[in-house]
Amino acid sequence: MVSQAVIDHVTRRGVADIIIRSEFEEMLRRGKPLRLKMGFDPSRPDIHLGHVVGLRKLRQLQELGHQVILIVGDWTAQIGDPSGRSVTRPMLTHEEVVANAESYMRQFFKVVDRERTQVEWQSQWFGEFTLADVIRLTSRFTVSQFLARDDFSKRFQEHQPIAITELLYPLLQAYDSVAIESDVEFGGTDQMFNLLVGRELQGMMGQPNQQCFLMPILVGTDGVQKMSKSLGNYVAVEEPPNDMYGKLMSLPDSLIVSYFEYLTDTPDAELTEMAEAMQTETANPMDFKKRLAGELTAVFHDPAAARDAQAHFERVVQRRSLPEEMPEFAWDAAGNEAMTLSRLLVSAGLASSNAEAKRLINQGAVQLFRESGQGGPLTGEGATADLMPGDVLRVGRRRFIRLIPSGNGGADF
RNA sequence: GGAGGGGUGGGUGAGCGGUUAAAGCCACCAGACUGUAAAUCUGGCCUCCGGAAGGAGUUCGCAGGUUCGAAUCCUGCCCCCUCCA
Repeated sequence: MVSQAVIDHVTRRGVADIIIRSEFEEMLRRGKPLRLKMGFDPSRPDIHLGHVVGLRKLRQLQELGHQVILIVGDWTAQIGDPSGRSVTRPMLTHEEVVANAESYMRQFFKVVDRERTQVEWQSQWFGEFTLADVIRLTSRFTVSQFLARDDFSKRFQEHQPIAITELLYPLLQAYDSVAIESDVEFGGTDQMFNLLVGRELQGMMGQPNQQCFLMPILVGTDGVQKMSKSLGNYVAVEEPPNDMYGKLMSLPDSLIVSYFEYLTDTPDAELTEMAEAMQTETANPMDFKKRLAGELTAVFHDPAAARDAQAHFERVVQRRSLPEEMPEFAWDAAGNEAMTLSRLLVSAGLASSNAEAKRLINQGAVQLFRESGQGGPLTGEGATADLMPGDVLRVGRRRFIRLIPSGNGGADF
């Protein structure tokens, strides 16, 4: 028998809504293993923290003995993005789909238990779908039903295009639920419509209706929009430790508690304390953020990496010292008289073009650090003449290179 | 089948013969401030040459044309959208 406390934790924290909540809770109480459906689009194989909110729920339910069915949407991936922006994305080859699926799963199983996961490819059932099947499927729904969906109705009213295939997308996704006989489907709140179509279709086809488990949308590091790769405000699961830690430190204070809530097991009571402490300014939000960044880095890497990332952050960002490790660039002043500073920056990858490099130089963004303690801003193109191996160049806040002997540059070698 | 609207720099979106490398906004980069928070201020934001002043080259769906001069006009082509049927 599952305790009410556990049920509450699973169904309340980090959950936007469950349709129908009472039924779902009853299923948990009964304890019979449930089939938890989670689909993914193999044209987007990257998992970021926004996705992790849901993956953690899957994990929690696995701990209670339930089974995850991961659906590789190799078929729906071909009909484009239902959000409409890029309908003409190129179809993926089978090889690409396979590669993306592998990459996705590598990330997926950082959170979800592989042992209690069954992977199904959509093509298993859609591969042999005939036109007759498609027509039978489409005949069950009406246009106005689909126009009820927020996204569609808005675009329809604004005379924005809606491709027919986009209408097909929810149907195919719904059929997935029938094919695997899911008990619960997981998705973000923006997926609600699709999940509900699945629920309905199951009923029409004589199956019990799946429950819809809706995850909240995680706000991205910009503090405004939902976390998404295309908006560049995301923290990827495979982010290197320093970047993961750093990105989390750049979160607006207002998101700290919700990140703890959605992405960690920090007890609710502590969350409340944290919120109060920040409210009353008895604690520095930065300390909570460090804890958050450290915990998450430890989860996706390991505790040692998290410690190192914190040390790196404190050193490079807070104290503005040099990082312990940085890319190296072979350099010798001798024989390189024609190498201006801007060219050097471009060759070393610190600037994307000569013009860009010059702008940076003019803006005082280029700093020299030297062992002896000398150094300072480099303001002229001719500065390269004085550079020597061992020198470190910094551009902006976080781009560094260390000069090393070029090995074959000196004539007196 | 018919009518109309449109394709401009990462995104929006002005421009509608010269003063336009192309307004404004967003995003982004750098500097100041700082807790790589928020807010704010400043500068920048096609490429190449130049220390700079400045110069050159490529850009406004594609290809031609008119013109001293075209993102802006003309012709053809490609693509997108809306409405009516």
